[in-house]
Formats: sequence, structure tokens, C-alpha cells
Amino acid sequence: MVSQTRLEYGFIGYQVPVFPRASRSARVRVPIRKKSGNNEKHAFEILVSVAGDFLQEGETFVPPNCKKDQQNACKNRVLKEQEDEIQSSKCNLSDKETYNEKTLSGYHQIRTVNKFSHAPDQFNLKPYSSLKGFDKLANVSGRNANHSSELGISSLISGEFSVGQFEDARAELSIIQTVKSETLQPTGSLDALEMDCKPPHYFCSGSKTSLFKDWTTLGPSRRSDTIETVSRDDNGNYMADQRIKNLSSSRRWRVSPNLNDGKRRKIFHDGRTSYSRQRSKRISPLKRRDFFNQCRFSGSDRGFQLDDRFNSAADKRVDDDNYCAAIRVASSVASPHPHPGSRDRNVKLRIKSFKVPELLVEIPTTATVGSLKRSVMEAVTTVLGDGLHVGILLQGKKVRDDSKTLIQTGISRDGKHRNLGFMLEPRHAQIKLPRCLGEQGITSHATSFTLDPRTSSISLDPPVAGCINGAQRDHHLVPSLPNISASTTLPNSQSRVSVPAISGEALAVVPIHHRAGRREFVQRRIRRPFSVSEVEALVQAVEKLGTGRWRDVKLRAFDNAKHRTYVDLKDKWKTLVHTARISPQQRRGEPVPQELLDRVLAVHAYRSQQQAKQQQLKSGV
DNA sequence: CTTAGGG
DNA sequence: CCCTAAG
Repeated sequence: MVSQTRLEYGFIGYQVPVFPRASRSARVRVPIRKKSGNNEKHAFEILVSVAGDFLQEGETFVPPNCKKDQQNACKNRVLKEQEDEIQSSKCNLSDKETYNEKTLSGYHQIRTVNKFSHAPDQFNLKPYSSLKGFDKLANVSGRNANHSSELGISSLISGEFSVGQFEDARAELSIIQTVKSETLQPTGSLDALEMDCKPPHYFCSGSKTSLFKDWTTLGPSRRSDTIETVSRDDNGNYMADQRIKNLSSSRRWRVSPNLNDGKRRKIFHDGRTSYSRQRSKRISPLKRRDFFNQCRFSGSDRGFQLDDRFNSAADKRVDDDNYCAAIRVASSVASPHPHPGSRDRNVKLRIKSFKVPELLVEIPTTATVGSLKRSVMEAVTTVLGDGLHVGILLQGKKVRDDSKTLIQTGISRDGKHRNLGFMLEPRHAQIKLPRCLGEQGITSHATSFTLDPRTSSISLDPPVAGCINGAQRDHHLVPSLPNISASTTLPNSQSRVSVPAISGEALAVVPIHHRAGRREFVQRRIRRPFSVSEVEALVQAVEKLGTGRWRDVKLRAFDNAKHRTYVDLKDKWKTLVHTARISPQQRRGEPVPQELLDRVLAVHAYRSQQQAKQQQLKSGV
């Protein structure tokens, strides 16, 4: 039985950011920046650069421990050659076929030469159905502000999206063994989306280590949608990087769409219900921890300030919330005479940007491109449709009272520097779920799905079912309820189940500072059994270096295997020793040649002996 | 960040 | 593979 190789894709295109996988190993960020010239050309560059974030199994790579500037230099070299390649191939970017072929193949070659192994995994989501609602979204007026914007957002979200990607991705799929999504989208980085009564535009964002300094659009647009670019300053980039660093692990909203019926779910409605029910059925004890981890929920007072042009203390306060989508109102242009008492004046709010939570798609290599597209589609719609509500952020503070007027809250005054923000937040709170209570952090829908290549069906990932399911019962309560998770006040996650001696009343009013000590959940790495040749390499290295120098072993024998950390190697050695000791009948997986196992035992025995001697010496002296 | 071990 | 105490 051949184990299924799977791909992990991250997405950043249309406001679907990718966050770094949690890992202790170094991660390279991908670059993208704005240029104001030929958008299609840029699209290509971006794709190339984005591809740089995906490492292909079995190929060499820049060692994690290599100096950062070395890495960058390396990357730049790749990029340079890449660009040269483009020039020489004279690929016509306006011709989609040519564009795809040239760029991908060209890039592939170059990166191989340069020991970079990447796969193009950039997707851009293209709204191609009616964009009704954008007008509503753009113009929010009077006391209906909340309602209006929610309408607009809902319309936007409910709109149909197609998933654009390379046409020849199929070929790539067959080549790529595994793709890791790397950091593409730092938390809170600028995701400006101009939505001024226009269709959404495509863009991606970069980070400090970007090869490109600015923003640009992503991918050729099938439609004649306007493409705009939004720039961000270097300082913003830097800050974004800092944030990412602090996060140090990925936060994903994993999506578990149910595609078995082949029908498109209705966002915000029936889909949600049927969803959770099915998920809850599939929860397995195996994933209990993940389940717990994913129980965390986004408090209603979190959000992003995405637009660097609005940098402020308030921005910093919320900037590492990358679960919530946020909408930034660029300017609230009130009437020329903003009298406090003039209630019938309208306020025009222009939403500058918002952010969609991260999502992760896991899909077998044998899946078709079509199914991949479908997967992404489902992932996106599921995340978006799983229930969001709109939060209002005024000068960094959450406006909870829905009954206040804009004037009362100050939203209508002085449109220019009001720092008004909208947040798209998960609808469901976890507050009624004791098991989730102590969990730090947020996240209401963290789900995942896998796609079966044969049936093209998407299976739901068990872990998250229960919490979401449970939470949904309470989703009406959420928007103005204080988040009582009180997690940050608890010593640690040990208090997860049994809440310490804090009265319920106290809990209810404990202010939440989610970002402090909040933990992300992390996608468990894909299991990748060691091949015989890997075992061979490992044994050889250990024979040479001995046990206890796993970093050196890594460098020596697995330097080009990005997915094998020294901890992995140490663990593998441990299991090898175990395997060597048990009877062959008890062994599982690909059989390891007895010869290797003998060597394992020999080395192990020798090292143990040495260690014992050391101990004796110590105690003797 | 690495090691070493338990889970 | 994950998690983490220790160094």
C-alpha cells in the first residue's frame, strides 16, 4: 500500500493569507511588493517569488542555519536568474498559455540549479459573479452602519469565487511531493483592499525579507477588474515581520467543506448547520489535542489594523490578531459641517481593507487540478461562510454597544482621523464550552479537509467538530458578550479543564488580552516515514558522529532535507533502536534491512557503553 | 537553539 | 511526531 503523498497549500491571493507553519526551523519569508508598472509582469514575478516559499521534498535548500543574508543573497540570485530567464524566453504574459508554461518551467529549472525547490502554489481568488453589495459595502450611512456594512460584506463573501492558478499545475502536481507553506503573509500586514464601489482587486503582501519591495497584483485577471496596488512602507514590513516572529507558529483556519453532495452550501445558512453535525460525528480521540487546540475562539474585541498608513498605538494593540478579518475604514467623510447634534447627516465610510483568516488545504498529489480548485473554493467559502459578524473598532477600542448612534460613539465626527475599523469575526464563541474555557487564543473555526483523489470527495477533519458545533448554539450571544475565556489570567493551560478559583462572576468581567501568551494551533506535520536510504544515511552519520550530536547529524546527512529536523533524526534513531530490538514480525512499515538494524544496535551498544563509563568516571571522582 | 526524554 | 525542561 503506497501511502498517499499530500500537498499542503497555503494561499494568499485574494485576502487569504498564509501563515508560517509552526516549526523551530528557520523559515524563509516570501517577498512581494508593489510596482506600479505592468501588472501582468508583476503577477509573474510575484508568483515566482511566492513559489519560493514552497519547498519541495527531496531537493536541496538553503540550510536553516545559514545566515540570513546568505539566504537572501541566494534567493536574490535565484530571482535574478529567473528574471533573466523571463527576458530571454520573451514569454508573452498576455498569452495565458505561454505565460504559464514559460514561467513555471523556467522557474523550475532555475530553482533546481540553485538548489531551491519550489512549487508554484499561488492562488488568486477571483470574484467573477456579480459584485452586488460592494456599493453597500462602500457606503455606510447613519445608524444602519453596522447593518449596512454587514450586508456588504456578506454579499462580498457570498459571491462566487473562482480559483485561479496555473494551467499546468497538473504537471507540477505530479512532480511535487510535498509542499510546505511558508510565511507569506505576516500577521497584520497590510492587506489593503480597495473596495470603493469597485470589484475587489488582487494583491499579495510581503514581508521584511521580501525580494520585492512593494505590492503588486497577483496573477492575471480573467476579467477586466481594475487592479490597484497599495504600497506599504518599510517600517510596516518590518513590524509585520516582528509580529510573525513572535507568533512563531501558524494559525490556520482549516476548512472542512462537505462536498459529498456536490452542492454548494449556502453561506451563513444551512451549510453551517449540516457542517458541524457531520464534523462532530467524526471527531476522534486521536486528535483530541488538536481538538482542544482548535477550540479557542476569537474574542469579539479583536481585530486587525491592517493599513500601515494608520499605524498607531491602537494598531499595535490589535496587530497580532490574524484570525479575524478586519476592515479598515480609510476615511469617514462626514458632512462638511459635522455638528454633534445633526443626526440626519450621513457618514460615508470607505472600507480600505480587510483580511480573511488563514486557511490550509491538504490535498493528495494525485488529485486533479480541478479538484484542487474545488478544494480551495470550498476552503474559502467555508471559512468565510462559517459565520462572521462585524465588529466595530474605533481608535483601537471595540465598540460594543449596538444601540448607540454613530454620533454618540464618535464615528460620525471628524472623518479623517477617527481610526475606525471593521472586523470580521467568527460568530461563535466558545464561552459555553468548559473544555475550551482555559484555552488561550482564539479561533472559532479551525477546520481542515482532505480530498480523496478517487472520489473527489472532501472529508472533514474531526478535531474541530465539537467545539464549533457546541459554539454554534451560542452564536447569537456573541457579538456583545465579553469574552470570558479568562485564559490569559490563568497560569497555564493546565487550568484548561478545571477552572481555578475564580468565581463565575469574576470570569465574566475579566478583561481579555488574548495576545499575551496566546498559543496558536499548529498543523501537525505530515507524517513522512523514513525511507531505507534515509535510514542508511542516518545510521552512517550516527556511526560517525555518535548519538547526542543531532544537529551535526542533520547537517551532515540531512542538510538538504528540509523536513527532517534534528529532533526528527533523534526520534528516528530512537525508533530504530526500538525496531532493531523487536522481532521482525512486530515491525511495521517499510522493512529496514537487518544489516542496518544491526549497525544501529552496534552503535547504540557502543554509545551506551561509553556513556556508562562516563557516568562511572563522574561518580568515581 | 540543542539535547534528551517522555508522550 | 509533538512537547518541553534543561543546558
